[in-house]
Amino acid sequence: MTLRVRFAPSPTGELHVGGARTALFNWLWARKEGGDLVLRVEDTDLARSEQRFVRGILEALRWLGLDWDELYFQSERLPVYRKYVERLLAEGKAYPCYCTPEELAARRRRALSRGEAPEYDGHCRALGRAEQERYLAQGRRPAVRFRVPEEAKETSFRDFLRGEVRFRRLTTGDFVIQKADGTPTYNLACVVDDHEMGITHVLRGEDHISNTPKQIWLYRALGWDPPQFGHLSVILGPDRRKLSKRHGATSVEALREQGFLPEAVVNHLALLGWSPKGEGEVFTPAELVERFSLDRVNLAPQVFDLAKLRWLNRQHLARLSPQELLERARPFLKGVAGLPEGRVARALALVRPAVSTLAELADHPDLSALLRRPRLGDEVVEGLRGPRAQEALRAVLSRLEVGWPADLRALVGEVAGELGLSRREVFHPLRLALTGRPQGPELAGVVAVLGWEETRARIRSALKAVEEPPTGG
RNA sequence: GGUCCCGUCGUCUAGUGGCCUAGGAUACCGGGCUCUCAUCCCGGCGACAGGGGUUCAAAUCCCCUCGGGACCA
Repeated sequence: MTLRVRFAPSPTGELHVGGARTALFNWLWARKEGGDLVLRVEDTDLARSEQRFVRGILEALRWLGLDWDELYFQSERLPVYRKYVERLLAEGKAYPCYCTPEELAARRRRALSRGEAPEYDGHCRALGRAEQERYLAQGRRPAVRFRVPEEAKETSFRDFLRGEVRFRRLTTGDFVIQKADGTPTYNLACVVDDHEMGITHVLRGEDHISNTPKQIWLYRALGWDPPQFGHLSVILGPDRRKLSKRHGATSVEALREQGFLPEAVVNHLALLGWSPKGEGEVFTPAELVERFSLDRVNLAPQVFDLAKLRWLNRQHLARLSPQELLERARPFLKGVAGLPEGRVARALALVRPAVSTLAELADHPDLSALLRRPRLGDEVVEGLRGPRAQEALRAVLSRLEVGWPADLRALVGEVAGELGLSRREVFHPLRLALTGRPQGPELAGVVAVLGWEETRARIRSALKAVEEPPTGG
């Protein structure tokens, strides 16, 4: 039997890193084993689901490179769930419940105050026809509850990641499988779909462990064999609390906007709760697929570590050719229209070691200094005012007029020797003249990006600025 | 409150009874390279939650405690 796994997000928000990690592990597993990945959008909760989140989640998965083999929307399958609820009703394995949310809440509070478990008390478990008629006449619309069998007091299953998980009792009593508005609850829809879609292994987050026994009893009531279950840990914020908006960039979309590469995000997520067998930590998605195996999954909850992601992003950034780097950076670049692409690409590659993300690259002052002739600030002009600095610039310029230097370092060395200056005393004013900044990429690279014309033009223009009287004192 | 899961450097992890004076990565600190910043290279700091067992031998197996988390409400 081929492996069939699924990822089942609810479109109630953006795809966050925890969900993305679950999706990734399912994807890695399916691709590794040559199985199928089913994407199922769990959008039956009409009140909380939004179309823009559906689009956002699909887009985020695509951006990460996590492709799927089949796509379903639960909102399009409502009649299917209805059919099975009817069946359970007909077989007496479920019953209508007319209790209102207010009544339930009140009884729950009472149970708690008596120190009892706040389970459903079975109020509607054995309603006669007359009572039902009376409730209906009052205008009540029933929900449907699953009649939890007596033997369900104890449930256990073999989690393929954790081993035997045993529940001493179900803590909810008869649970709702269809809400009063006729839509199925999570547990019912999930069981029906996993069965109908032929899912062999359910690999999901730890937050679903306590749903599993309920689902197992639903499988049994419907006469189906449950799939295998495996539960991953959850991902926590730096304060060791469940990751949420408070922790900043927690959605894939936000990471993308911050200029992280999808392959770096995938790499980092893969390393969160899984470790490769041999050496190394920097892997492409294809390499991850090749190495992935479930027996190296770690079950302790993980803290999402932005610093490590930043480092991984640098590593993946460093592997890009200048042309690829340009393509990736393009959405972040501002004001580069009309500039020769080759030059932009080389400038990006030159500034790359200074940044961790594409956004930082696009915003880096060294980059704009390369792409547009900088306006020299007073401080810079002041720095060039010393006679030795101007002397050095003139000497460099005159050598440049002769021809394009094969080796800038050698040229600077000659100038320094001639004028009795240190190499630094020549490089520094040259850097100020060329970029308007006291630090930045190595100058040979800067000159290579600027080209002969522009290099000389910038030196001339700097000398001119220094010769003019200081502005405004 | 009930049920369940999980505890190795700050963080991600290796480790499946002897190879562990616990290895790697990141972060941080220091040094080197160098025209500067960054990259890069080298070094340093830093952990088996605690207590009992089992065993010749425990991070590893068992029990208890503590801690963290999740779910149900």
